Amino acid sequence: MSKWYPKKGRVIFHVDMNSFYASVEMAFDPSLKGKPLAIAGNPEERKGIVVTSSYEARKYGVKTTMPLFEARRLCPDLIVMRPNFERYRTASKEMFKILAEVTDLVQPVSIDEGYMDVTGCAEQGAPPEIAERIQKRVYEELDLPCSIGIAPNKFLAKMASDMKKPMGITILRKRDLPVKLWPLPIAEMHGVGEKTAEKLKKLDIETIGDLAKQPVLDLKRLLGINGERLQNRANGMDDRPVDPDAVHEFKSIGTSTTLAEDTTDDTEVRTVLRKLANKVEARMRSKEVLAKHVQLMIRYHDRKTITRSRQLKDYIEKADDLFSIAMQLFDDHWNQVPVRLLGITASDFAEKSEITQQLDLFSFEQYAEKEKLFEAIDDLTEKYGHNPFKKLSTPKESQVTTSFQKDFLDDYKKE
DNA sequence: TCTGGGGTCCTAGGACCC
DNA sequence: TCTGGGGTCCTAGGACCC
Repeated sequence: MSKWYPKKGRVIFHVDMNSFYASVEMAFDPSLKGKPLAIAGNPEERKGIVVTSSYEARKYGVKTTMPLFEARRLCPDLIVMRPNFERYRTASKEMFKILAEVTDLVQPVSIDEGYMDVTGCAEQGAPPEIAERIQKRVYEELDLPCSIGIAPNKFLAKMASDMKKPMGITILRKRDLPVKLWPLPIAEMHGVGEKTAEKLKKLDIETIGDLAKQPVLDLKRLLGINGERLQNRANGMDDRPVDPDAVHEFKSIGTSTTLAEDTTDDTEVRTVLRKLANKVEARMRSKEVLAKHVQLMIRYHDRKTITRSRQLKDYIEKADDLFSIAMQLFDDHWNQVPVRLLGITASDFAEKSEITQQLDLFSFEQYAEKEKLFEAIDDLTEKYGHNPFKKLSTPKESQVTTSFQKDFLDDYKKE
């Protein structure tokens, strides 16, 4: 056994595709290679922001999430393409196929990156050799560059894959932390965003090393439980497992859209919410789930965003139901200010098969209860010579609510 | 004529129950 | 007459990531 596989401890890879969308387009059309390229949503409309840019474009300062007009200003020769998601999905699948040939312990985290636990892969060679083989295959077979981080846990592997791009392979051992990790600015730490970086600055924390050394109580006071967790990570501690099933355990399905123009028009809002509801229904159906929670998102003219949601009594699956709940939330909460974006998100799922079973059982019980109800009415009619519940003696489906049944039957039993 | 869309996780307050 | 504290559910918002 190689020294690379200690009895204790794991060997984790983080595989990160380099400027993925742009690279896929270049593989698809090699004449794009070497040119400044940006992938952007709807170049004509205002939602035009840069999603991914090639390394050539980055040289000009073009960055992800940058508005398109700004990117064009920085780089007049920028080639702008709309995303071809189908293409990216196909490339992604091929890439993960290559990873799966090394081990089953692959956890995709997004379309272009994933973790692998290669602790048990000793017979395939030392980790750097395995990483090289993966990188080479992805490059030669798919014409796509990737970077790989090798470390004893997910956090360090993630930080490592970021250290050398494109086409880098970086090993980050615990003993390398003081030299390789701690000098990095705190904002570069995975899990630290703009807000957290600002807060940490107040404690004079500028680097990951500063965070590693700070008294943990200060961090807890400042960031809650996350403070302690971030410090552990900075010290190279992270015991999250690589979970191949995580990808199937989704918790919400949502869709949203920025309108072509801000609107106060009720009909427009109805139309948009209708479309969003249809989309969510379609995705719920393809995953065969029903939802018990619906959330509406409204972004106003000034970009202030609110969410309003409702927990439901019953599971729903139909676009009609999603739509009417969203519409109701909108009517209840809209403050008349022009709307920029609308979104609908469904959550609290149950598998359709399970719910259908429960519904079957429920209707069976309801049916049995109804039979009892009719019998009870017959008995009482005989006893009193007339039907004391005349108005209810021909119950329609809707009248035979469970609560009414229960009350009535309880009363009847008392007699 | 700035700033998308898909998610996850955490926090905090109020209601309600025991 | 005054009043504790834990647990859970629900809603809303915020931070972060790709």
